[in-house]
Amino acid sequence: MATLKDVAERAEVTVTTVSRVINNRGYISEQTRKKVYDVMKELNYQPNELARSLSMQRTNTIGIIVPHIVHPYFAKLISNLENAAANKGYKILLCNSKAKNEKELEYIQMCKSNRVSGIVLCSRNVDIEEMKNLDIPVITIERNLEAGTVGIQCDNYQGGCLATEHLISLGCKNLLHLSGIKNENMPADARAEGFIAVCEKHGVRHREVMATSTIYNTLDYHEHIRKAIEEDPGVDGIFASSDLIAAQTIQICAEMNISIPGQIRLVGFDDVDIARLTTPTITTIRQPVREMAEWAIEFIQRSLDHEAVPEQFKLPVTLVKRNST
Amino acid sequence: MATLKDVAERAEVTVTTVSRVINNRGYISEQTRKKVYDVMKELNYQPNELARSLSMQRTNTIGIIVPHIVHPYFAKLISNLENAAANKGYKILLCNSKAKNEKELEYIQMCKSNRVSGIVLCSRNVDIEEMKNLDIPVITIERNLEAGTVGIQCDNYQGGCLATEHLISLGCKNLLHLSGIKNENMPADARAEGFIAVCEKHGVRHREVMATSTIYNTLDYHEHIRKAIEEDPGVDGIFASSDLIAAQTIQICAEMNISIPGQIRLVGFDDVDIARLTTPTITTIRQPVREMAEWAIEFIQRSLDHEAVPEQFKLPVTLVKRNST
DNA sequence: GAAAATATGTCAAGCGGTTGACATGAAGCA
DNA sequence: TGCTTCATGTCAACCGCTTGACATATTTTC
Repeated sequence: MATLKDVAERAEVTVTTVSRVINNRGYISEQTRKKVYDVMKELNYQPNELARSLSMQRTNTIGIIVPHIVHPYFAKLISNLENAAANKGYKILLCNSKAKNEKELEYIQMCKSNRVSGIVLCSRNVDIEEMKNLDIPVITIERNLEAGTVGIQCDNYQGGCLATEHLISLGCKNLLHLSGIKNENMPADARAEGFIAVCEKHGVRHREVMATSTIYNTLDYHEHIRKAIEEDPGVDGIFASSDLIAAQTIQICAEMNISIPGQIRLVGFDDVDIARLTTPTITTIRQPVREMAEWAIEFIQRSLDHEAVPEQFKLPVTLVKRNST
Repeated sequence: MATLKDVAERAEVTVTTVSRVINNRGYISEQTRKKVYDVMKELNYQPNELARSLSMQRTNTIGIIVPHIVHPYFAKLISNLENAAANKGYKILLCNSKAKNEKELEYIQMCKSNRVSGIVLCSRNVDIEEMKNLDIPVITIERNLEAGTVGIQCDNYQGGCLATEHLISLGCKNLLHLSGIKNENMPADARAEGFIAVCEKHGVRHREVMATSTIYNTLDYHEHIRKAIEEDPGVDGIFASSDLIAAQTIQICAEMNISIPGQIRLVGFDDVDIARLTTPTITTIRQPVREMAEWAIEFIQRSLDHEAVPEQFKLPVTLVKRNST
């Protein structure tokens, strides 16, 4: 592959001049600039980013660590992050931790070795200690991480409230919340808090059923949901803590011959594509994923520029009414 | 951040020795090895992969270029590629071309600049010319690319046949094939060929309706599907060329009060997660995505080792019976 | 007791680019 | 004419790591 030197020789200038052309520094005549560009095209030259990064002591790479890729929420998040990153000239190093501690650590080390500009962490079991001597900006999304990192999340509590208020306003008297795994690191827990607060406020009968991490890892909630419904057949409103769970709830109800929204009204969370692909479509709480992704990249940039960034950044959610309620 | 030199000084050895420890070359006593490792831990040292790659003239990075990330098929593919890559010590540079020509080119250049070990191309509009002077192994998945690159695909023709045979064996007499966009670069076109061949063989009435690229880009086939069904209300079997289309077909049928599988039997393609999340679940043609991903990584490795790799590699598909037929 | 294997060290070039310091012309203009 | 501004060149250090060549010392092994 052609190098800077090759280009310089062929264009009959020095490497300094070529470098100046590429990086737009110093004085360069239009003539020389054109000549250099011509030779670059002729030799099919592509600057070696590795050498460049090494020399400049910075890469334009952002590491993304997620616990799942096929999970529609993370797929959407990754897509938006990639987009926001590309718009600012960053590229993406994608890591799938499979929600495993050791893989998370391994990937964080890997990101460090590759001198990424920043890390977007959407998976989190790692001890905070590990993050301390990292010297790399870390932004978490929908995870709590106290140690001086920046956390972006949607207003989960508000989401829980919105969903529950909606169900109650439709006349539901016996609510069930299918929550995810309990984990102090997950702000999603606040969805349940909102649910409970609103139910108590209105004096509505309610119950919460949590998933196990085994279920979370396989993403198959079917039996779990069936059991939860069978335990209390009088349920007339369900708030699922993700659209994925909501979609599976629809299936279980169909099997049990329970009509949605006839007998049970259902609200999901996230507003990912499947919410529009099920029958009926799912009324859900919309996370502003695009904005969350854009802020994540923005905050990484600000950190690199030594600008101040908030420790916690919470974005509002909205209710999207569809056919399941 | 600590460098090799820092470690060497602190461990009272030379950089050569430390490098030998890290790369497991030459003779090293257990004592020295331990000492070096201790210091590395103490200084929280992480070798600079950039410098390493530059020096060794090779990275362990693989570029993946896809036209969509949220599309469940690509999400599944990315997930499997990441997994296969990680198992062999590669990391992933993720690129979303949005099915746009210029972005594809841009990303290919970017991969080149970053000296990736190989590119997995799942998006393809690029002129073949661009690929010729690339010096990087390129593996395509479900795309045709004649110019000396390796193409992995599933047996789309066989898939079309299997789906159609299945529908006919269930007694369908009036078949509709909802195909994707027509594109000479897409082997998925063979699905329609298989469909037609089997219909003709059995003398079954059949019709194919193609999508436009506008639809493909938004991934919203609803109106397209509705029109296709309204044009011929007598349809009793539909072969959708993706599970995404099949899922939307279920919705349209529900709206039109057509029961599945009662009045229309439906077969999808891909076997992605949504096929198990709809009501009814979707009978589909399963692509062996995991194997395809593993072979892709394997072929990149073989190319790097100058081993021979096949030009075309086709894997068999299977029918997965669920509730839509 | 000599040869071979083991364990380190020294030195320095090379990977491909960036960048600062400094020099040298030429054109522009007061 | 003298002073800027512009355009380029030369030289070389530096980023952090790899690696070959060669030297030296200590252990093993036959």
